[in-house]
Parts: sequence; structure tokens; C-alpha cells
Amino acid sequence: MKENKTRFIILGMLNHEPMAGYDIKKRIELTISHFWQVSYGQLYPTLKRLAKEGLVTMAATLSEKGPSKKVYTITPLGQKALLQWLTLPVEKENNKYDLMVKLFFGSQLPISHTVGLIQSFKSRYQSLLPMFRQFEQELKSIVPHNRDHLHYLLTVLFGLKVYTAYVEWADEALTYLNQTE
Amino acid sequence: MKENKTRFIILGMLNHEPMAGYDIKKRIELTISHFWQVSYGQLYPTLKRLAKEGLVTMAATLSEKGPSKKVYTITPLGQKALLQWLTLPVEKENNKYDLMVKLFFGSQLPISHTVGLIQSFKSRYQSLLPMFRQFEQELKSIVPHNRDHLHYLLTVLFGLKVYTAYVEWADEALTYLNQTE
DNA sequence: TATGTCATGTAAGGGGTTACATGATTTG
DNA sequence: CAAATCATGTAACCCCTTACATGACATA
Repeated sequence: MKENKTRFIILGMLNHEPMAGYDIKKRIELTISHFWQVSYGQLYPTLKRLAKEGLVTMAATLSEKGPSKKVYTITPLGQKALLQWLTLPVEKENNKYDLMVKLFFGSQLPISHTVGLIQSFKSRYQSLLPMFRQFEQELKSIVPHNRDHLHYLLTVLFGLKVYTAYVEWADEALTYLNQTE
Repeated sequence: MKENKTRFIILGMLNHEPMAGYDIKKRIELTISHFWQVSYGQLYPTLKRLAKEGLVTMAATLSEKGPSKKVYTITPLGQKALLQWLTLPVEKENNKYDLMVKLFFGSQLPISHTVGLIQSFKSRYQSLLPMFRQFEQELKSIVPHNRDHLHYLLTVLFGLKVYTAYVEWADEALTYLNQTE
């Protein structure tokens, strides 16, 4: 069977503080989008469903400033469901890399083309590194006093490690391709 | 819009040599499963569809040894479709890590629990490294003479880099958690 | 003879993306 | 005043996984 994990992403975010759907989305982008993504098409219906099941409550804030928002708050039932899910076994990740498929089958294409693909892969992740390094610095100064931020830091370090590995691999690959030319 | 990439995985495999569905699946497991996965439930219907569209042809081999197989061969049309897809822009990967979500939200759980999760993550990938290293050795001896194998090698090096990054991150994370205890 | 592997499939169901739609508000 | 952003949603579609189903053959 397949549990809906989006539910728990939302519950996790709301467990930190009450938020509107739009804000949850922004928070996701900022904090966990390097290892989990949620689209509006999934977010809003799931919020509605969580409310219906009593795991969150909704309060519409009319006319405060900007468009009206629907602020959601996690309920004790929701917290219980979240905690229970957190103790469930971790599922193995099945990641897919379009680039690798194209590389694997791309021996007929000109090497220059392959080089281009790898270069843009490299620069995509290289450009993200500074942001992660800044997060790392900020978090490391807070962590000694705050348990929550330790967990956040660990995921930032993960992003840093993996993206750095991407960049290093790209350099290695480009070296090999240069030798072949 | 969303193209069906499974089609091109199959075409790519058949472009190397004609095979039955079962063999394609095994080949996928052996060579690209660390960056792409295909299930039977997707494989067989897609093969059927590719045949219907004329991108592959099917020949049933009855009674040779073992159960009968349906051997598929790529057609010129199929090769054209494959080549065309290979030149399409690479799509950004959207990978999901269940573990990271549980880490990110898991500050309320006992540290020992978190440690356990990270340890099993580490050992899962650490145990895969020797196999990749062996592939690396084998391929490096062939590569100078064979263009195909260079591309295969690049994806093996990718697996090696990323899985090594996983292991290194795990060690880093465990160190942090030890300090906290 | 029972278990495991070979070999091919189908059906159900869900999760998730994309595209479409709407309207208010802010900013250049 | 136009464009971007805020804010919430719906509908279609499809990819994919899971579970189920079948039967032959090999092996312990």
C-alpha cells in the first residue's frame, strides 16, 4: 500500500506554526524543496481533506491586509498522526535522473552535446551551493541552543554534501570526455 | 506535458540488442537501477504499445529451453524516436527522500531513534559501494577501446560519488548527534 | 514434492504534475 | 497602468506501484 506523505509534510509544517496553504508552500520551497516537493494541485486538496478528517482546523482571516487567507492549525489528533508516522520505517528512495539516462544511452550523440549536458547540470547545482553554505553558517550558530535547528541543519548538510558530489562528479566526467576527444 | 520516459528506456535497451521483457527488466536492474527504475506493471504494457506503434517488433520464440519468450527488436522508426528524445533538453530531477522528511520533523523523537535511522541509511548505501567499485575497475579497462562503455562508466562514477556522499553525510550527522546527547 | 526462478501479463488505485481559472493587491 | 505577486482552488490526465494471476521449469 502507499501512504500519502504529503499529508505529513503539511502536518509537520503546521506543527511548527499555523499557516495558510500559500505560506506552507513557500515554507516548503525554502526549507525542504531539495529533498521534497509539493505542488498546489496536491497541497490545497490535501489541506481540505485534513480539515475534514479533523487533523487540522481552518480559520478564514478576512480583510486584514492583502487577499484573505485560510489559516490552518494542527489539532491534537493531527499531532498524534504526525508522531505516529514519524516512527514508521523509512522508505527506500527511488530517485530518477533524466540526465543519467540520456548519458547512458547517448554514445551515438556528439561528445560536445554530452559535454553541454554535464556542464549545465554542474552549474545548476553549483549555483545553489552558496545558499546552502549560508544556511549552514546561520544554523550552526543557533544549533547549540536549539534542538529543532539541529535537525534542520542535518538536512542542509545533506543538500550540501549531495550537491557537492554532483559538481565533483561533473568535473570528473568532463575530464574523461576531454581525454576522449 | 509529460512524456513517457519508460518508452525510451526500453528503446535504449533494445537499441543495444533484442531482448524479451523479462531480460530488459534484468538489464535495467543491473545497469541503471541506481538512477532509474521500471516495474513490470509499466514494462509489459509499454512494450505492447511500442510494438503497436511500430517502434519495435515482436517475435515469439516457442519451446527453446525454459518458458517461451517474446523477443523484441527495435525498428528504424524506434531508433529515430530514441535519437530524437536523446537530444531533448534534460529535465530537472525532483528527488524525494523519506528519511530527510522524518529527520526534518523528527526533533521530538528520541535521539537514539534518529541515530538508528541514519545508521541504516548509511549501511544501505555503504554495502552497495563495493559492487560499484568493481564495475568501475572492469569498465576502466575497457573504456579506452569502447565509446559505449565510457558512457556507462560515467553513470557508474555518478553512483559511486553520490553513494559515497550519502555515507559521508551520515558520518557527519552521527557526529553531530553524538555531541548533542 | 515443494520452493524458487523464469516469464508474461492485468486491474485497481493513488499520487502527483500541468494547465486552467479567478480575483485582489502591490509595485515599477 | 501594466506586470508581478498574492492567494486559492479545480480538472484532466497519466505515470507508476502494488497486488493479483497464471503456468512452466529447475533444483534441493
